[in-house]
Amino acid sequence: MDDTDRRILRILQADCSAPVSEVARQVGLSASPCWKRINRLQESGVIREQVAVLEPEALGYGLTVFMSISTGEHSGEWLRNFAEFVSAMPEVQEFHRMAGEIDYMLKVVVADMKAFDAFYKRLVDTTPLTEVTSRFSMETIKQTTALPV
Amino acid sequence: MDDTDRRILRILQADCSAPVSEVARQVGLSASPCWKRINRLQESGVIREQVAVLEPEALGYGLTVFMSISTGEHSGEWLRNFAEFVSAMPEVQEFHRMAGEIDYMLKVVVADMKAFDAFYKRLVDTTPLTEVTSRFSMETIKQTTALPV
DNA sequence: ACTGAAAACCCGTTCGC
DNA sequence: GCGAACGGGTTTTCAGT
Repeated sequence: MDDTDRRILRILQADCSAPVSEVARQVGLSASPCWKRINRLQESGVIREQVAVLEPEALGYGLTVFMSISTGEHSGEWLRNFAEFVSAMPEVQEFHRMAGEIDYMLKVVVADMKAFDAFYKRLVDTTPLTEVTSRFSMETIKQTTALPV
Repeated sequence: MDDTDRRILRILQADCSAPVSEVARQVGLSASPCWKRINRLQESGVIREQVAVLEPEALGYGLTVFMSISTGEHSGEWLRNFAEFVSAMPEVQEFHRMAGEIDYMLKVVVADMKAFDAFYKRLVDTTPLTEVTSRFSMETIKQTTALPV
């Protein structure tokens, strides 16, 4: 993992649809060694996946919500079930177990407030949660999956 | 935007490296009409971008932090400058303007607590913030960019 | 207008150097 | 890491529905 690899990653993080030859040109390599490097980065798991990022607005997903959740239960079995249940909800884009007072943090994307209400009910009806705080995004100023390599 | 388009989007959200012919096979189309649909979805902006998603751990980014920020200032000019300054920080993966008591929400990815401290200082030194709360992720249970199309 | 088959071209991949 | 060569995928065209 040298500097050339990092430059390749920087390019692919921004756009992975470019031909290998173009990536090679940008890092000052010919196509085949560049391809080998990309391949190695994939095999070794540094590149986790290549995905299409969609425009939420274009598909009617207008509301992003961050939810802070505290649970009463903390037994291993209960937490495993909770993790599985929440992970299976397609509206959940991020799901973190947190340090400190808040147990979990969710990022949820839904069509509108009505859809969020439905999601909220589905969540709280099936699981006894001590505290749930929902914070609503008015405007997404920045949104990226790129790491500062 | 019919059901076939949505099925195509579902596939590309999970993996955009698959050949068009393979996507076509999965939705029961031949390659060229499928390619045309994908092309249209790109042109119309439904597909925003195609990116490589990297593995943070593999690159030494071990700490994810959610920050809730309230600012004292609320003048248009100040907010524009603040938005630009924060957006330019590469550690910031998400940056939302929020409704309610909290003004902004950040998702920050850094190497470790020391790196976060440096980031924190850089943030608060350059901007007068009324309140900053940092919440630390212990475990990322789910992380996706996929929308429930 | 959209589909599917075929053809041309370009890219990804593998080789020897 | 380079350059050439092979195989396959992408992209376009065209006729048919």
